Amino acid sequence: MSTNRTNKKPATLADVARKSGVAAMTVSRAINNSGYVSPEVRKRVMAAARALQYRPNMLARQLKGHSLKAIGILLPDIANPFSTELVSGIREVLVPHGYTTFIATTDRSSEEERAALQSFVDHRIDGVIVATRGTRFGTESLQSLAKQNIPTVVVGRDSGVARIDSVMADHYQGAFDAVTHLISIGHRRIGFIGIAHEDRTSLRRYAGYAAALKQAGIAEKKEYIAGPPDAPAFATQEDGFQAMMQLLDLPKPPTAIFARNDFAAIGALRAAHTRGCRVPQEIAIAGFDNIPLAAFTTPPLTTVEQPIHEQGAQAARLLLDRLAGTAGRARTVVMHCRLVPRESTLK
Amino acid sequence: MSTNRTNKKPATLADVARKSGVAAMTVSRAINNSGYVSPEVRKRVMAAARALQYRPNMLARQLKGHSLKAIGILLPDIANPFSTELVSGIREVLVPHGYTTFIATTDRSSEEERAALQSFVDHRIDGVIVATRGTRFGTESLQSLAKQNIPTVVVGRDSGVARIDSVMADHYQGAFDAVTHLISIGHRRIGFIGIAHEDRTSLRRYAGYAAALKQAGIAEKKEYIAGPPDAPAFATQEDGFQAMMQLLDLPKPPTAIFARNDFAAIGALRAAHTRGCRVPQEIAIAGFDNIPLAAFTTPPLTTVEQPIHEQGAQAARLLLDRLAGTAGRARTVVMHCRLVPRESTLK
DNA sequence: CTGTTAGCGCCTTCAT
DNA sequence: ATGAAGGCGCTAACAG
Repeated sequence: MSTNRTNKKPATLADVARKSGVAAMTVSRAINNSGYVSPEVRKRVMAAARALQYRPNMLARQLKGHSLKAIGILLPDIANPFSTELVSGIREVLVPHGYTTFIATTDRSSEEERAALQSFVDHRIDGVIVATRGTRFGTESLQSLAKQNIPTVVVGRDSGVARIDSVMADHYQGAFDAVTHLISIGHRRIGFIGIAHEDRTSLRRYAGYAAALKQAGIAEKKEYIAGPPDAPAFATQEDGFQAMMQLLDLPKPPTAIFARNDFAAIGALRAAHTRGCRVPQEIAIAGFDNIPLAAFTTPPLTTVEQPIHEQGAQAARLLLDRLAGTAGRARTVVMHCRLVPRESTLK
Repeated sequence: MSTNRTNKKPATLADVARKSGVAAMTVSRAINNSGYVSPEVRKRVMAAARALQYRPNMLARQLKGHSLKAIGILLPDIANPFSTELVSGIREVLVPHGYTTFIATTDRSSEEERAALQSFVDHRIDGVIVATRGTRFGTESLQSLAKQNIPTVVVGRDSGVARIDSVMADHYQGAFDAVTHLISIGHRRIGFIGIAHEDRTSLRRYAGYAAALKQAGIAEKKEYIAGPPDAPAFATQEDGFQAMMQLLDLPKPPTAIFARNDFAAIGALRAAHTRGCRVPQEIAIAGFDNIPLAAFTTPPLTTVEQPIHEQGAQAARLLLDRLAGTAGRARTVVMHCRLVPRESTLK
């Protein structure tokens, strides 16, 4: 009755050593396949370890200067389909190299971002991949990481910090292509949904929209821009709905809409249907991101696909370079976006 | 030039002690507000700590038997809106108690689940909340957690293991209500989409469907059940689309569909539109989960809402009990689901 | 091949 | 109010 299987404290190296009648060091060697251990002793040790349910204490290991082989991923939230694909791409590269990944989310709050990053550092992760939206606060956090020499890669925007790599998709080009597509099928009155007019310049997707109009000799119209006034960081289906309603109320509403993202586009779609406005016959709608549901809306949504999985994989590769100490100054990788035409903008 | 700001190794307690001319112990006391430290010394220590960018090494702390105040959350994937809400509910409770949360995902693979759980344990998290789908493998992992005395709470299903609490929503009741609703507006031929006929019994949502039919004196029909044959764990929009196509090919197709989740329902919606079949006039469709986009489909989708945020919060509270050692035998909390009628099943 | 010693960064305990 | 010693679990470096 003395050996209780459900013991409080996990077994240690010393416990295993005692049980198998060797020194702790020998157990360490056997467990880690380092140095010489006679086959016979190794077998005995392994048996004892299994019996005791021994698991090495990684944290103690870390104290001796060993890496935990863990990397942290900082995400704005996890609802976004973007996040899954990104994580999947990251893990595809990192896991074969023996790294574990931990995810922390920030609920889009700078304060939480700071705390999460700190928490990663406290837990001595080896590196960080940051995919939150850029804020001044966020940049400060990145600087702090850089100062602590923690390998970091930013996804989705420029890091704005020396020694921190970034991976992003060319949203400008994607938006340009989408709007050029709308123009090519005959539209001249094209609205932009998902950001307030006063915040528009911070958005590369807007810049692409504006450039496409300009190239076609179409003047930008302030009243064709609609979005949530105080939340420039994102746009939801509700935002898209409101914005579309607003545009449809105009005396001369647009005949085509480019939405900042698919969620906003889906909100716009709903607004159009609510007003009895047929898509694409009376109004064409295009989105951005190609979320999985975009192919299943009514009608299926024209959108722009960005290579999310590949961005994750690329970020992971850059991080591996940094971890190996191979990398020099900051690199920026920009990936191409692809227009996915569907029925919502059918000619 | 001797003090380089971007030093390799993080500052330690000893570094701060040296810089402020006191013993390491005093620094520890100052940093942790434990024991007596004169205000003057405290100020000096804090200044040195800041200058050195000192951060306590939590991992070393843990070695002395201290908790890291971190809990792990195991998710099947992170695309699901379910996941965000759940995490938000969990954090709402845990963060005020000083806990950090880390998320790991399993890509729906048992092997990854095992590895992720192991990784949590290796990093000495204080407790785990598991929200993956039940598999035999998964249950084994849970048993292993229980054996190691790691406080654990399961969300979304019965843990099947002693000393492990669970929180779930009453999917049976939710499905029952949804199907009863379909019957009440006159439907008798009601299909179920999202699972293959041979896997149906494992699904509480199916049981609720069957019970509602039975209560109304309607016989179950094998050919009205359609779903992916080899992936009973989930159903996507693609699965819903395929299944709906199949049902619409029947000589006498159903007049109403209850889909296992909103993704499948959205796939079904698309299939109906593709076939020129009007919803809800020719066929009614209901889903399950009330994902944010469900209110924005065409037509807006009738669905069943489960209190996800609250399930997360509840799970966190149960976990806190376990962490405090307050809790005794396993508890199971079941929450009510609510029917959300929208236009896709309008009379 | 195996054992001993020492120390990673921190905190508990016991002095001072 | 502060300091010194010792040890948490592990492994590098050096014996045997």
